[in-house]
Amino acid sequence: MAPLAPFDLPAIERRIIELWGTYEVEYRSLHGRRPGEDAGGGPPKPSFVFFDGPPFATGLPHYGHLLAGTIKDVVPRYWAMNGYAVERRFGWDCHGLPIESLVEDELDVHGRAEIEALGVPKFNAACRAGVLRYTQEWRKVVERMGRWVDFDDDYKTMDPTFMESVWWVFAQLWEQGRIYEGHRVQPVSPLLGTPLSNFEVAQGPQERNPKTGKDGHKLRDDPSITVRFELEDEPGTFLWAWTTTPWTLPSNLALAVHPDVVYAKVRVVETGELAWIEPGLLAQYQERKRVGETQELERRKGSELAGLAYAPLFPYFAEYREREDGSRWAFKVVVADYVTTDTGTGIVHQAPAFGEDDFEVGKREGLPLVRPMDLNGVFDERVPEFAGQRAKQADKGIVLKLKDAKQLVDQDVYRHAYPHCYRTDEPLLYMAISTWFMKVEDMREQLLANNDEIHWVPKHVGSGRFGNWLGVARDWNLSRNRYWGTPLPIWRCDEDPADMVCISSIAELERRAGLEPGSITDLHRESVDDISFASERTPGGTMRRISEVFDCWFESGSMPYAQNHYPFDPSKKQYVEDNLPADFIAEGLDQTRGWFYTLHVLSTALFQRPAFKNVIVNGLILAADGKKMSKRLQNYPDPLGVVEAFGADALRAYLISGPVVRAEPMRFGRDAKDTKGLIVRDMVKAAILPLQNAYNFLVTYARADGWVPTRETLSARPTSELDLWILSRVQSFVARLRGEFEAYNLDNLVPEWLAMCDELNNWYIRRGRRRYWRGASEDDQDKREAYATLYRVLVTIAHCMAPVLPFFCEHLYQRLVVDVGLAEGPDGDSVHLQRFPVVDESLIDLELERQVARARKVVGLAMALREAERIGVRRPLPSLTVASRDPEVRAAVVRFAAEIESELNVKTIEVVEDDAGLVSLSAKANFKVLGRKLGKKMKVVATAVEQLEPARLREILEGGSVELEGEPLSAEDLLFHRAPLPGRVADSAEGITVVLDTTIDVALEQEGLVRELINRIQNLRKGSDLDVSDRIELAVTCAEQTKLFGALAREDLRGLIQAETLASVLEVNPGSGGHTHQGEDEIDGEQLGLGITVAPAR
RNA sequence: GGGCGUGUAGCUCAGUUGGUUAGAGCGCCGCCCUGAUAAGGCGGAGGUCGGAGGUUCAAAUCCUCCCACGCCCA
Repeated sequence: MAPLAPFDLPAIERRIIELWGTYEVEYRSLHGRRPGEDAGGGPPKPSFVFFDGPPFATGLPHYGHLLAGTIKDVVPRYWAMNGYAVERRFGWDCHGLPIESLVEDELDVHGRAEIEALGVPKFNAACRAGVLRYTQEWRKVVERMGRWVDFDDDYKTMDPTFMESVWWVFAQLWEQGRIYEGHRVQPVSPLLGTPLSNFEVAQGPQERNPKTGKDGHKLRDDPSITVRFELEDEPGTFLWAWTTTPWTLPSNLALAVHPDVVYAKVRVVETGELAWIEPGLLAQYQERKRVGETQELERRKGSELAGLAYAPLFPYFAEYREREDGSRWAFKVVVADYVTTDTGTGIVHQAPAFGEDDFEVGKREGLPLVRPMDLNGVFDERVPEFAGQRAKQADKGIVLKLKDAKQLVDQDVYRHAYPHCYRTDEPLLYMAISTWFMKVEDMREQLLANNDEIHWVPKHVGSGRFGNWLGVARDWNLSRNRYWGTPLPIWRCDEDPADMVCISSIAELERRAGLEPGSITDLHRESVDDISFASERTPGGTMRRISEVFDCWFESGSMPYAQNHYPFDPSKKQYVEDNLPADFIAEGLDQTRGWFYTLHVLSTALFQRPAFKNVIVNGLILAADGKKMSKRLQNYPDPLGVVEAFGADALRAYLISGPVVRAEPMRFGRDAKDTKGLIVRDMVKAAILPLQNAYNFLVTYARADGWVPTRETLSARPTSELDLWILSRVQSFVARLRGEFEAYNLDNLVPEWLAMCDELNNWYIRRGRRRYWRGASEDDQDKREAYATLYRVLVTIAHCMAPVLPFFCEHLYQRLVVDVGLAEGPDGDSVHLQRFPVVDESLIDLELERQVARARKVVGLAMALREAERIGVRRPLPSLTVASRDPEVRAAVVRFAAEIESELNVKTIEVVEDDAGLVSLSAKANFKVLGRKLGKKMKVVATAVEQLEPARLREILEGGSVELEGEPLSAEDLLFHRAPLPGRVADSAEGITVVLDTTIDVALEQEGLVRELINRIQNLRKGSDLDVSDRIELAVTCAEQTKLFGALAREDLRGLIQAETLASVLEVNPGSGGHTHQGEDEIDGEQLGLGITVAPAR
């Protein structure tokens, strides 16, 4: 086997990446052959279908991406190792606001007017040029993390093939009648003349609200006016309504009251005016001296006021007063639950085009949608008096006009948090904007039914957050008034807006527009906006494209089809249909209502199936201090820096080991101050070094011994119990890993491995150490089996941890298998082309595993006793007594007596059943057993139990019973506790009692001293850089009156020293020095001198 | 404001159908072991189980309310 090299994990990983590249391992994992090689005659691999959710490439990858990327790698690697072809194409989300915002900044053009002045072609060209700016960095990081994903055969949402499929998807929905034009109230930046997304609104100026102490939108002072509306059927009686947006009053169409709130009709004494208002709020007006004394005349609930007709404030939209059938239409009182009595009058002015609540009320009441201004907030000629004025500037004129007309009850200023434009800093206007919807509400049942087929990790996201969302799914607003995106393929007649066609392919557009086939090579706005054609339905009409583009979620949701240019590419058509739903996807919790939702909605609408079968939802990664990771705060380490310091394997293992793979947030760090990623170093120590150490151990001795593995090594059945045990343990480990992988529970993989590691290093190797070290000449069967077993264990581990630790496992596999010429078959050159180990049930012996666990328990207890007594393990003790009523425990101790004796350095072990005389016994009631039986009597019985005499307890323990408070009790109703008797070196736990005999005679003392001496000699050997197999000539110097000198007089102990330290010569007090390596040391305070010289090879 | 989560040792997290000594790892301190080890073992200190009520013989666990944090939606 190859000699040991210095251990540098990141360097190992870089070499493995090279190796994968040289051998084209990734390609072969997917295709089962090398590039350009004949596929061969065998059946193709079955597919395991993975969909990659596309990230925006406008930023650099952060830990959230690395986490998702790790999940997206671990799972596919597992299935690939089970013989599946796992296609992993990287996806890029190219469209949408992030890139448009960046480009707006770079070009310094903001808003509709400036962009259109620059020209959509130039703007989009800049977006196209800039959107993939970080792809190389992405690739570097993703590859360095060990994630296998195909960047060459990637998909981009801006590819014409992708966009054409999006058109097709949309056309299917159009055919189904799912697409309709509607309105939605959105915030608009008047100077930019464009609606803003929530994201942009949130970027607006923020300010701390002194009242609530919380950050929120910037505060502003708006006019707060109270206006009187005269009842038509009761002239002289008014409704007092409140608003902070006078500019919406010309568009007033209704007044809203809360159905359950009681309103009062009052007479203002001074003026004689009759008015309706909520009485509590009236009192506030009076407190502020805005309204004089009143007399209350009548009270009515809001629901009773509904339907009252009032005279319009302004004449502009009087035509909506009545419908054609003469029924009242607008300018009436309506009810609305959102009305509050916190401020104002309890009667709220309604302009359906200018508020979300107003819009909903208007929709319910069938009110017209009146929006007499453009997106810049400038009044049009439908409001002639204010035409050309901007909304907020018109406030003053409107208030003045109302004042002149004596329609103003009160004028005040209202300070509140209000969203402002992130760019121009001016207040946003909410207004109804035409948008395109997909009908989703009628699909709820089917969406829920399909969701039942999805395996969610964690479960609650599927049933809770996602399921609830599906249950109340709203129609999907899928158009955006933007530039860089897939254009909606709707062409509309300029003569008749109802005359529309939906284009489903490039070919269709070319045909309709009379263009040469193949002449359209791109589908962005600059390429298709100018294409027009004659209407088929409207004579003389011209069809022109509407201006909207798709919400980019629609594009990522179309990815199962669009990444394969479905249905246009005949070679992929069947493939796409066969591969829906995908077997597996994984993204962050924030995608629940994003990508998860859009995938689900579209596949349900198009194919009546879910889009994926299994999904792992990961949580958000926070910095070590619990805050969001922030470049400014520098509260997290650079990802590549961490990888180059500690290795990608360790980072991967760390990332998938916590609840973050079950959608819970994770703090990245060891503690709040760990901004260097030291936690990842901890993972190196916990998960990788032990494996490296085990490997080192094998190689060190195998090389010294000239042991070489053969093919038979991996299948021969050993005879030693220790070997049989570790083989069983490893198979159980494989079985558990498989269970976790198949349940998509990644968080248990590393903990299972750590437990396995402990058994391997701290019992199997520790206990077996001497088996390997018997001198190069000895070649007995047991030694060969020891090597073979350890080798086999390491090879199995290299296979089954490969999905999690792809680098180090590959490294081990190369060293253990490939380097020694044991790689088999065409796929023998990488562990990732190997099969994941199949559980070998014939090797599993659960009883043996339990027995070893019990033996280890006994050892642990006894070690603790030595610790408490301050007796080092090098000092032999005469005996250990183990007492237990559990026959299994006694059997285990007998079975492994030699191991336990050796581990604890005791000469004999005595096993007994009864621990009387060793420990004192006490008992408590077993609440779990008795609670159900006794109910309320539980407490008195429990007290009585604690007062039982130890003698009675022993009787019960031996099968007797007792009656307390009228209740018969036997051993299983009690929990026994054993405490060491004074003077006894004893301890008890879990029904096992161990007692150490610490009386030693001279012989034992001498043996202990010699073992101390051996330790000092070994330290000197190590300090002198001797090879483990070097033979030495040894001299020990010590005073003749010391105990050690006495010990050295014993022939047997001198033999022990020589055997343990490979000393061919042992001289005691030879006089002069003359050795090449010398040392001074002490044992029990007695000084001694050591000298060693490497003996000439024989 | 609504939905879904989370809150247990200094940190990261386990904690079975409710059952009486609430565990592990890391970190800290002490001791021990070691010719595989960038190691390992044993022990110790460290908990009002977010808070308040309630149900129950018995609550970290079930219920209600509140507080804090996260994500999403308003």
